[in-house]
Amino acid sequence: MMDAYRSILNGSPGYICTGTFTSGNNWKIDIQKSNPDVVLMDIGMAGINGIEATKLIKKDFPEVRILIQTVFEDDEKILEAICAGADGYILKNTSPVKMLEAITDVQNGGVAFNPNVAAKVAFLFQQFIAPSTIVHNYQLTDREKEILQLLTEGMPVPRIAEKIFLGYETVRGYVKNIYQKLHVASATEAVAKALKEKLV
Amino acid sequence: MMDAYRSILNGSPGYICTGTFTSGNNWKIDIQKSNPDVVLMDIGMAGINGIEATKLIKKDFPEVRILIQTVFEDDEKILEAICAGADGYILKNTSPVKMLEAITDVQNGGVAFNPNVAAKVAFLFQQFIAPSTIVHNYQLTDREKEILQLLTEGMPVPRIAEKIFLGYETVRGYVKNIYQKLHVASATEAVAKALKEKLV
DNA sequence: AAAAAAACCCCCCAATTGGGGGGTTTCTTT
DNA sequence: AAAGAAACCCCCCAATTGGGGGGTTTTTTT
Repeated sequence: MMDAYRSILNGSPGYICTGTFTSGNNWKIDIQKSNPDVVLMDIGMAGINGIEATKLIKKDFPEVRILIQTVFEDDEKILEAICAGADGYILKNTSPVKMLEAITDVQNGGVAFNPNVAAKVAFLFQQFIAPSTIVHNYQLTDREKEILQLLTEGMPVPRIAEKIFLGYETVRGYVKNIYQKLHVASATEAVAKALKEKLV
Repeated sequence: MMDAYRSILNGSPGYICTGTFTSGNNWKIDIQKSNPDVVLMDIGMAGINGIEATKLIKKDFPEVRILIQTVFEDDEKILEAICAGADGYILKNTSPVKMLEAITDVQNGGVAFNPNVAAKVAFLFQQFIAPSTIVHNYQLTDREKEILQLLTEGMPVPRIAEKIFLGYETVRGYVKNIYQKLHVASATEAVAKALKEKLV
């Protein structure tokens, strides 16, 4: 398997395979000795797994680009890989041509997603971000936004009043206005709405 | 510009340009008449902009795949485009070959990100998702989680008690436990923590 | 110059919250 | 069988909250 990749790479002008390793256990020495531009990482590698290895390598050698290679299109793993700092995510059945393309892309500072993986990423993105981009305009004034912000930190009204040098009743007044504008009836509701809709 | 694309497409076996339009104002009629598999959308289109048009088309014709084309690699726009349901995001200077590839990818159900755009997406993903994957284990029991969930909906304790058929004092007891476990001192703080750390 | 909006302050009252204490009973784990 | 955890209930009290009302002054908009 690895020999196949080695042959493809060494047989392609501009590409050289600087090393192949069967486990991530000696990742530090392996990276130092082979000094790669791009690492082709098997996610299900023996010993330290691909995600863990990616995190470790990215921490000590941030300039090394890492292309994760997997048989799965598992949501969880994709998410983890991206958060670990992987620069690409390709499937094992990817053609050699596409693989070389991906390697070039990541070396040029890009991120290479297989189209199916990209679809998952886009979907996850929508799941996480979409609810927050509902741009409601509740017409909060600057003061109201400021106080809503403090409310989301869990600060009670008397503390807020102290903090921003306003009277207790004044702050209460603003809080009431916020509730009206947000169509809520309590601080917890206001905080929930503010956070869910990224108002603060 | 459009004629160039039309020529490229019609000159490539397997691709046909079914129509070109200079604005998004008649999108509904345009889509119905040209009946495309894939729409190549200019983000800065006259009239209704590309993002808006994408939302509208995706709503009425969810099977139509949309490839956004832009000169910018603007974070905001990428985010908006993905949330609008775009199936790809390529730059205008993309080579014809790559463009045709992207079209094929999206038609096959994939999502096509230009490597540089993908890098932005990955970065945004880390920004948004990473903080939420800090897996704190506050050891909340099922009941406590249930009540925390209701708190995040802004429900006051008496309502919660009614809803889950428990005594008022019982629910208050759970709420106090939650505060201790979460190291907070109020409902708003608990709700903020729960939402920020995706505990619910 | 007038009108509208925002910033600021005050009072009242009932309901709710937060913190502290005290319990019993029923599961689960050892 | 005993310990521990979880589920359930109760009381007290001060502080805070939510809803309602009332205002003045400054800033912004028309």
